Amino acid sequence: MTPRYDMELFKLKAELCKTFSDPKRLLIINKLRNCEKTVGDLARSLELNQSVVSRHLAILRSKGIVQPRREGTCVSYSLTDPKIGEACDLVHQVLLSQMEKNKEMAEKFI
Amino acid sequence: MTPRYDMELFKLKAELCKTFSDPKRLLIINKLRNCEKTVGDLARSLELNQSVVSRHLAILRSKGIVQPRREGTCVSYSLTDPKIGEACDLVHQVLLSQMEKNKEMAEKFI
DNA sequence: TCCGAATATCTAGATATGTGTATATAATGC
DNA sequence: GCATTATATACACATATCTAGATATTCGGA
Repeated sequence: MTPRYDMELFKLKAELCKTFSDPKRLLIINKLRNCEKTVGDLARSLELNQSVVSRHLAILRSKGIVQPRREGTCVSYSLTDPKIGEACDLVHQVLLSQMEKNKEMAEKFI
Repeated sequence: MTPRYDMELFKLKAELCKTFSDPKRLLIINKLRNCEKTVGDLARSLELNQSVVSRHLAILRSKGIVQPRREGTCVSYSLTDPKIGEACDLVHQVLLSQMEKNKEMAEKFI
């Protein structure tokens, strides 16, 4: 009872979620929330290898999450849509809600 | 400039996202939005192997996304929080927004 | 055109994830 | 206790993902 087109839609959604399922990518997105940053800026401020940052940016770029802007030898990245920042906020909320729930659960057994 | 506790928080967020990054898990969550379902129900309606459904439910259970309720030999699962359904809606919206953007982008080159 | 700086990509290896098959566990009725 | 049904898990294998390090590419300036 699950037509193939349904499965295809859910595959797309899953892929989108997968894009957000790496802590370093989330850190990068967080850094880009207010202003664009160069690859080097990100690597330095997050204390990550340059190739790691570049690779994650490539993944985010391929999914349309960030966009590059070249300026000389530097490439600055920014979020393509403020909604992405909001989505991260929701993840934050759900996480808090879960932690709260776990806390309640824990208290039940004290 | 990224304290360890920050990294830990983002790891948790990433894990939460990872939980939603499998199409079959999203299908299962979708099925559970309105009413609880047994493992067998899900396997039949989604045309998935029983062990596959059971394993995905175990993952969702371990992350506090679904909760089991035993009734005889059957185990019915339901979402622990309606917010989870809403989160899926947001994923849907972001996906649509992305598709819209891709469409605009495509039109620019026609 | 050659050099250096910034970024992107390639490679190999470690780890993680998802699957089907088979088996284990749990609950029920006899 | 035994058989049956429903669910959970173990195992083996294939595939995907992430990383560091090396190399390639791109750009601006001498």
